[in-house]
Amino acid sequence: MYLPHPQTDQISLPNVLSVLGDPTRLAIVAELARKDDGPVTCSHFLDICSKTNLSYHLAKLRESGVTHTEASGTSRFTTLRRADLDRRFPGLLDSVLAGTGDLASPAVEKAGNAQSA
Amino acid sequence: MYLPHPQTDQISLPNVLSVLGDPTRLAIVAELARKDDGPVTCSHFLDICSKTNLSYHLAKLRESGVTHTEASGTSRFTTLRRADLDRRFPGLLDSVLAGTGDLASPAVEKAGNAQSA
DNA sequence: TCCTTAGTTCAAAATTCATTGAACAATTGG
DNA sequence: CCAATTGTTCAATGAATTTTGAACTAAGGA
Repeated sequence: MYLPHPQTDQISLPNVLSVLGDPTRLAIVAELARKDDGPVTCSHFLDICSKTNLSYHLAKLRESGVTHTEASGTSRFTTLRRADLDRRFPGLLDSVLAGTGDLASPAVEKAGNAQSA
Repeated sequence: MYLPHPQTDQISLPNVLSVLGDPTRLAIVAELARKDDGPVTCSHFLDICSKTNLSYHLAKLRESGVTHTEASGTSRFTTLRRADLDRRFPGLLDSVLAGTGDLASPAVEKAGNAQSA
């Protein structure tokens, strides 16, 4: 019933960065922020990726300390751990979220990183 | 002679995040910051990883827009693109660098991400 | 010129990560 | 109770990433 989450002080920077470095997860986090940091059910994100894949990405976000997820009935409610992240890495989340504004869709982002050598 | 670098406005957020999400590269960037943003030669980082592997990571950093590298003689001088990053993603670099303070060594960081489910 | 220094490139191996479909579990409404 | 809804887990696959060693280039000093 209760899902494991890292405590605030054991949230790891490289971990958070690489978790947020995935375009699908970044889109999830941006949407969460747009929804006032949640809570939001998993199915809310179904336009971003498949159900099974969503499970995977939401687990990554939770395990890295970026989100909090809590089960209730057949649903799971996810929130952004904004206060915890701000305490652990002041300014990080804000600057990341600001950067998601001019972001193309995750699909485009995934394709469009050709660097000419 | 001249190495390719992305222009400031085409630096991609997910790209920067995943590039910085690697502990070895984060250590390189932290060291660069400690050295006043450089310039610093490649060999300066040889205590962090092998020469050949360093080539790989420095290329990633350069291609993502995090660093600038310029050849001179048999050496290459690398600097942090702090001003460009600040313009593109205000506050991001500062908060990341602040977070590297309490960072364990890259090796430890690589090993120590066991999440109990 | 020869040797050393600085760093790269290439191909292979090892690892990790993301995505999928099938099967499953649990809760809830009718 | 039955069926639908919500979401998970598992195993497989494919794709990217990281790491390594060997061979290489280019510049500079003796």
